[in-house]
Amino acid sequence: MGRAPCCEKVGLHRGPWTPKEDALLTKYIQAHGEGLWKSLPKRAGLLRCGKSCRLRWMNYLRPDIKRGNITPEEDDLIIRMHSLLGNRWSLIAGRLPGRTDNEIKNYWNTHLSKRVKAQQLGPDHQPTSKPRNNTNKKNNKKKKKKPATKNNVEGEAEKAEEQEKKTHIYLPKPIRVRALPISINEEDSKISSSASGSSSQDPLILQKEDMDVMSYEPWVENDDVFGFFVEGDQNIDRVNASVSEENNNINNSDDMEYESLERLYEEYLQLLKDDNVVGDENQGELDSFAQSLFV
DNA sequence: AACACTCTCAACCGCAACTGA
DNA sequence: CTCAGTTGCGGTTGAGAGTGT
Repeated sequence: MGRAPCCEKVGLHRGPWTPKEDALLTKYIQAHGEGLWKSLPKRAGLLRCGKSCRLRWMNYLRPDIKRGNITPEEDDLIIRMHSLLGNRWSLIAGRLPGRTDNEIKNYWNTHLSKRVKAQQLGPDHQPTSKPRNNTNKKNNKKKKKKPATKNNVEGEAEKAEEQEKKTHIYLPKPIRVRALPISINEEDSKISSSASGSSSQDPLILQKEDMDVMSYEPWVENDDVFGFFVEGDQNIDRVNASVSEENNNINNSDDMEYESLERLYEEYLQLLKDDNVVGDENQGELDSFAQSLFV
């Protein structure tokens, strides 16, 4: 699958993994642990590149991975996190235990993005794609799928651009982020707090008015706070709309970004104090969570 | 049954960030 | 500080499964 192999990978296996390869990789990692991906294939006896091994392990073989059956709670959290964070799949995945960034990305692209766009276009709008089990296909026949020629790729890009103008979902520049579960115990809280101190890149561009429409409820599993639920009916639209406005004013200078980050965090803390939505016993955990978002 | 078409998701790529010498 | 090697991320692709005609 995917693209043509690059020259350095000639001679290596590509495409779907066989059960034998899976077994080799799993056995090796169980015995020696993760890491050193570059040299891992050789040591594990696999004819794969290290990148491929890492991907297979991270997205499929890891024992703690949940597959399929995205719950409504997860569904909702993905949408809300995405409205706040954009396409930072690894960060979103970090708040969904057992889910991988790849799975969330795929789920978003195939299910949620359509739903969110439809919501933003109003209740009368019909999604362009229909569920598979839709039987009324006669009147909704699509053109035959063509190979991605340059022209139709450009055409699609134009359509996408146009659509993007309508929907105005702010997609921040991707950055590398660390997705740390926030533990309730003190040791982990210290880690989260100290980690936040060094971060100054790529703030979450968000304004007070965005925060005003939200209330927060921590999602706790096994003593770890994995995320928060945001209450309110119209939140997604309002958040997207105002974030989009902010997007128009983005200044790329580091100072502006840093100030925006600081402002957001201050406002976030203030909101939590003012709103009293969350009990005091959870305040510390939520603080850590907010800080960890900027790690 | 055969074909046409859509949808899903595993796997790929390029590139940015990180790390250590 | 620089540079090379490694790791991790988000975007993209296309095979295969599913569904309709």
